[in-house]
Amino acid sequence: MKGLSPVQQRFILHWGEMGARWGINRTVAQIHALLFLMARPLNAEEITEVLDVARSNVSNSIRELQNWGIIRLVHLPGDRRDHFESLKDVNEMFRIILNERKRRELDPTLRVIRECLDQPAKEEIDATTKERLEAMLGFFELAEKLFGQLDKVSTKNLIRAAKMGGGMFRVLGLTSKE
Amino acid sequence: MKGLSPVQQRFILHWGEMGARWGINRTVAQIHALLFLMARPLNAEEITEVLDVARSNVSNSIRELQNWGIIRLVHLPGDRRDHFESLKDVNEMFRIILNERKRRELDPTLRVIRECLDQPAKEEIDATTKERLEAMLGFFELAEKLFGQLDKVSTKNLIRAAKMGGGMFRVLGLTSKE
DNA sequence: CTCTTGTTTCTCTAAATACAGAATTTTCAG
DNA sequence: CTGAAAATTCTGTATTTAGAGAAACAAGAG
Repeated sequence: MKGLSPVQQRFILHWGEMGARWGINRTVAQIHALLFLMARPLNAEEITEVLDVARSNVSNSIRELQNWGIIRLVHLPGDRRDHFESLKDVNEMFRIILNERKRRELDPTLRVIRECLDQPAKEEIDATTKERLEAMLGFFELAEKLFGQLDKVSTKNLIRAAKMGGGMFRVLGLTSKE
Repeated sequence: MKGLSPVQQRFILHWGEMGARWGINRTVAQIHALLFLMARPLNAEEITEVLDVARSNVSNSIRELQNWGIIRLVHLPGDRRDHFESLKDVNEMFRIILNERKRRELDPTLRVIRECLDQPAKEEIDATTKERLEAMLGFFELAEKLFGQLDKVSTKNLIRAAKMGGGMFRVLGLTSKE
């Protein structure tokens, strides 16, 4: 990891590990971490050198990150090469990630469960199965709704809500676990 | 998948797929789905037959699910074998999963970032890096806080909050994205 | 038009992970 | 205690995924 301080290395390595647990390729996560820390956009060649991975690997990983929408292609004046920079606003970044995960995980599951329950009556559906699937559906619909609401709230207000220190729900009389 | 209806198969297969995206082994996820749908606890042998995987595989997967805390070992009267059942309450189940993920992913990251920022002054830390890491820390601390608050709210009240239909935040004057 | 520089795609290898089956250990009935 | 049933652990194989390097392709500059 040529040219990186120990702290930078530490963070990039950890981000790579975390990525793995999220079903995100290690190199992809590392590149993201690198771009996040850098003060200026890097080109693919630079990334290759710093992380010491193959050029092709960088190419594919970058495409993946662009699909997620959390890095951006920029052109520097007088330089023909593509340069890349990460979104800087962390809150915005995770907002995107969360929405993307919703789209890739929650939505398809909702669809499958609904289809399972919509079975044409001829295909007898076992009572227990039906009951369980309905409970599951209920949960996913709740999650979807909360997700949607959360996404409408600005970061600023989210912080305010958090600062209410457990109070947000209390104010609404919604706090105690029953 | 001997003895399962098409609907049951469909759900189990899908759950297996989803698991993969969450960094959870396919068999593990399938066993969980199976136990979730079943009206009674199954023993390892039965699981082996239904899902058609090796006995050892079932053994390991079950341990994993127990670590997550979402399946339970039960003994049936007059049967020496271990039987397993899934938690039935979906909300409770995801509460556990979420907490577990927090413990495994959020907490370690918080620790790493803090350690990165706590660097003894001798190890000069680059200004941009510092700034970015601080932003990241801020976000994770916010997430931690919101998580904690969410966990204190009962499912019942969560549903009520969702039913306020985007109203929860509005009531608090927190809605508009600015 | 063509040469250079940059980028992507393809193919092959290496590494990690999942899994089957055998071997071992544990548990309990008698 | 002993033997049979059950469960776990171990070991080797297969599948999957990551990634390197070569080759093909694209886009200007001159």
